Amino acid sequence: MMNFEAITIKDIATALSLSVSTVSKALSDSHEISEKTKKIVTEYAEKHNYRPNPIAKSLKQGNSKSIGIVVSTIDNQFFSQVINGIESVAYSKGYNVIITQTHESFELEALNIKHLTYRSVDGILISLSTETSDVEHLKSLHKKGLPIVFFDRITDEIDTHKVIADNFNGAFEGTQHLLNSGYKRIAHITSSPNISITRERLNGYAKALEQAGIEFNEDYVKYCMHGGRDIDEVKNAMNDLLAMDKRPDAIFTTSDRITTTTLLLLQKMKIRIPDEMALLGFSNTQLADALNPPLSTIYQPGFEIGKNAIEMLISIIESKNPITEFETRALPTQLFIRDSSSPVKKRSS
Amino acid sequence: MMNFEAITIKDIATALSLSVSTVSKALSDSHEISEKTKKIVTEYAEKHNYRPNPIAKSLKQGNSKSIGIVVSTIDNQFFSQVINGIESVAYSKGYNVIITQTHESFELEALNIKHLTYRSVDGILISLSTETSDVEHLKSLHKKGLPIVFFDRITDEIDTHKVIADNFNGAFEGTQHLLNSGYKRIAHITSSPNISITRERLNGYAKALEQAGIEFNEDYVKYCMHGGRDIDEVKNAMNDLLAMDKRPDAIFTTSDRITTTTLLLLQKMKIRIPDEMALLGFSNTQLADALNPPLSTIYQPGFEIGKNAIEMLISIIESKNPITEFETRALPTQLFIRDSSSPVKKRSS
DNA sequence: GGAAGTGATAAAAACGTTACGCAAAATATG
DNA sequence: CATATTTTGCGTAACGTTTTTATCACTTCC
Repeated sequence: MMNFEAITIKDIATALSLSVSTVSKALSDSHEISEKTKKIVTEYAEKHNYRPNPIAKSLKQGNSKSIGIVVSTIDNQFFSQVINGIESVAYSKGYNVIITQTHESFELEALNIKHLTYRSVDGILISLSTETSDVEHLKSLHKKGLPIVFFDRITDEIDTHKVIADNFNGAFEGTQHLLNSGYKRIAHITSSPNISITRERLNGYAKALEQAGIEFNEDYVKYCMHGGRDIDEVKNAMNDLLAMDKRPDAIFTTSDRITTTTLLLLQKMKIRIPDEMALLGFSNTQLADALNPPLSTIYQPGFEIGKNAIEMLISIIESKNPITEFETRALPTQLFIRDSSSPVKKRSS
Repeated sequence: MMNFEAITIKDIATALSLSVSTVSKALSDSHEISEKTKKIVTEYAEKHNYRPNPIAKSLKQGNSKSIGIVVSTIDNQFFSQVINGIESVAYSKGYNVIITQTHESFELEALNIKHLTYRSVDGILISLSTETSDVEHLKSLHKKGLPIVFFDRITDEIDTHKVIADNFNGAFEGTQHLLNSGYKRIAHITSSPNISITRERLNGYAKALEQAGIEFNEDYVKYCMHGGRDIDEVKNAMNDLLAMDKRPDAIFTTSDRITTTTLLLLQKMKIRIPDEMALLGFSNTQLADALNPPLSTIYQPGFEIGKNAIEMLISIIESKNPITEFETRALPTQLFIRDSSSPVKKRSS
């Protein structure tokens, strides 16, 4: 049932009364085989549409030509763009990808990684789940020689290639934009403090405040432990903020889900954007322009992140000698200013 | 480098001074092996965390425990939900999935399918590209015994299991809703006539008009040959409609991309929705409520479609005797009425 | 007490490749 | 012309499984 054209090297060998080894070498264009024989073999192979069985090849060569991807969920503009970038490269280099989802669960993440190694992938591309603070499960695999490249949500504890958006700068510029637009009390609804992007973005946010001479107020920062997976996380954050004495006049959000959920909640509460509350957030949605109001966003180059990550991973996999110099690439974000962060109008505050 | 725990049956055999065959049989709980030996073997295997090498197994058994998915693009709410559904089942049944994208190109579709067979997938789940009118490439594979299940965009020419949303009814109800809301001249911007969903939805649309005693007007139907992949497709359709003598007062769109692009264009042209033009379309976006105005949508059960499709595919793959009775499941859509199709106000028309 | 049966294990072949080590033929060298 | 060298091809083992067939030591039976 396997391959549906199912002609093997053996078939070619018997048909041409050659040995399997000769055919194999002829097909791989070995110098040990005469041009004449090579021609006969390749022509026959061509004619009968011979395809080497990738599974036999894998078994023999000890690689699977497949790589594992671990993301929180595929149902997310950012991650699907990343995967798009990964596939664009992987496919052309003869790798296929196995996608797994953590749904922001540490347990699922560990399980997925285990499954991927059972599947004997040649390497792993991973963006950690919000629940993950301990990376022992990855560390031990990495030590045993499994190539790993981190993207988006990375860890300091494992020394390998990493690709991220320039979260610090993205957050910095975004916050600065809000400040320049006249907002004074900027809240920050963000993801779990476990993950790197949360820290990086928080730092960018804090830096912008500092530079503007505004004191950082911990009460203005709200964490969603599952990155907004559950709507109540965002709701609670919002309610806390709205109940404050000095209610914020702008919210800066991280992650697609948190950003859009915040928008939905503000609308539902009939809080006018941006008059009562400005909104700016990380998001890769193509619908930003069509939202009410058009949403100011910080866009991450998802496709490029994926492309870089897979290229780095393949370079590790295919490198002859072990790599010792590792790189962390930070790709620039883009700030799209739309109506949800329009300059503050003169009004009694 | 393969598996990183890399203990094989052979290792167990030598360690316990048994033969490989005995170990293999003991692990598969064969009656030929004594309980005592079985226990020794399984305990040793457990302790040393033995995992059978899936590649060797595949080679021997002639299956790959992987299935191929072909969709137009992963970067689309509907398809990512479908894939989510597929993965949820596939993973638990020991299959992994290889995702490929056609980007609405016939050529890429054929290429992807070829690659998937080279990868010797055990079966294929496919939603045809908008360019595809000829399915010979699939037909021949299917004849040779490759299990295929179609979803979303299906074909009559191949007799196998299929899963779709109930497009006819979805379109029928949607159009009926527009009619009930007082709209008289309902245009329809849809995808390529090549694909099944276009016909099914057109029929639903036409039926609703007929039932309301409104004549079907071919000029009100505009096709986007690549399902709105290129923004100009939609723009041209819109311009044609707006230039008509009897300009439509509502647009009914198919597919996520066409729906959202239409919304964006209407906004850009400052055409008030729904006052000047109502809008209702197929879309799985979670942001419908947050759009301007909140967008009336017909939602397809993407996750369920994926789940059904993979279940059917696995049933074909694992069935002992060839299947002759095939089924086409149509899963109900859901109509979400929001502001973009509010009832017509009394006004001079 | 030898044939036949049974239970437990081992050996060998196979899946489709690749690669190492040889052997035979062709060619070069002195 | 004998010997070395290269060219070209073949045989075989190996990757880690599963499966078919063989082996061996006991029982059991008439």
